Amino acid sequence: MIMTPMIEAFVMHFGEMGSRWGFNRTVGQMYALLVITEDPISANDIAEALSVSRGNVSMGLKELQAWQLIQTHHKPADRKEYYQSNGSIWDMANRVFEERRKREMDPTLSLLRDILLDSPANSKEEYAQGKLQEVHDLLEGIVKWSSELQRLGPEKLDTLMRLGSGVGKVLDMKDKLLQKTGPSDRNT
Amino acid sequence: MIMTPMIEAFVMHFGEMGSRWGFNRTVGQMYALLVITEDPISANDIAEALSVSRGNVSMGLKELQAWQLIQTHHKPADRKEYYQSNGSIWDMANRVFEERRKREMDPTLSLLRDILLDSPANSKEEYAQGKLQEVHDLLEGIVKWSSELQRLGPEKLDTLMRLGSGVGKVLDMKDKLLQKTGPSDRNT
DNA sequence: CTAAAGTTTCAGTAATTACTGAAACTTTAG
DNA sequence: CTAAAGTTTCAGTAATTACTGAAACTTTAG
Repeated sequence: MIMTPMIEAFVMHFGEMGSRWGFNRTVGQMYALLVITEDPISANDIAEALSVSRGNVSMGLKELQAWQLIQTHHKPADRKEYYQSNGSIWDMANRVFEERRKREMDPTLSLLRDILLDSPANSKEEYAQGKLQEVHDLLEGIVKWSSELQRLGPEKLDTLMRLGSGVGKVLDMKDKLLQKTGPSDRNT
Repeated sequence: MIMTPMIEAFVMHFGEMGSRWGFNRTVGQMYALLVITEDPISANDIAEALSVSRGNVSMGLKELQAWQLIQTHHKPADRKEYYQSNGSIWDMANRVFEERRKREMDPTLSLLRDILLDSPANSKEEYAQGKLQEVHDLLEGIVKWSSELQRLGPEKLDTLMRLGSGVGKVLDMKDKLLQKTGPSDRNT
């Protein structure tokens, strides 16, 4: 399989970026190719298009499957496996965010919780724990909030994004309205 | 300078995580140490605490300065430079997000814009451009929105996060209220 | 201006990560 | 059951990234 220059430009770029997004160059290229190609393609097609070894493709596909970013397809009367990118772009973004959360925040959160259980041995540790608490609260906030956003679903997220600079105003509005009902769950 | 076991645990962990957050192990450790330590410390203190070469520390400090995450301090009658972490945890998070946006999204956005200017040569490219447009719009949305969030400032962000699952409800509320005033900037 | 006290740079090397391609394995048509 | 067509694994190697430490540089007290 041969890529047109346009497609190649995108695929190659996505490879470079991929390494910043948590997967390696080849995996990034593979995923770009699968997103951009309408029909399912075989592992051999991928290896050929990207000039990469068959084994490497196999490992990359495994990783993309772990991220749930691709689907397999079987053509009738054909023993080969064909692959296709999975779900909408929104789904993809969600998967990537979720995966990164797991890798980048969850382990730190759990370590911070452990450390915060110990009582500080001296004043330095006391200061340190104060900072750790801040970091912990921030991370927890981000994690909770992003899972919240995911639960909203694409349509509402879209509204929220469109809102743009209006977010502040809406928040003010909400404050005024809620004064009558009373706040729900403020902590200290 | 010697670290207590508690501090060491955090510093080492942050080093491991650092590599997932866009800087290398040593830089992560250095930053953790600076955050967790109240008083400004010298480059030598850092090298000693982390058992790392002086040169490596120098490079790491340079990087942290580029990220604007640390400040230098000068003690009177002392020629040495002392370093301290800069700003609140919120500031730090903002810096990290911003830096990542620059590295991870901006280049892709500009490439996508370029590609989308070309007209598709065949039906495959047409399909591809459709997908590229989707990716572009998504990235643009995220970028715009995150800069919006940054502009809100910590207090409102805090409100927004506390809102948690309430976000959906507030959005509904807003829709109802705005029906009278009319929508502001819908596209299409 | 000198030299002591400090910082930065960078060539060489160590450590880590990614990739190849052959061998082992799996699946299925016949 | 056999062998052809395919996939996966993994030891060895290539490529990349991070680190050391000595040499070059900079700053300032005296």
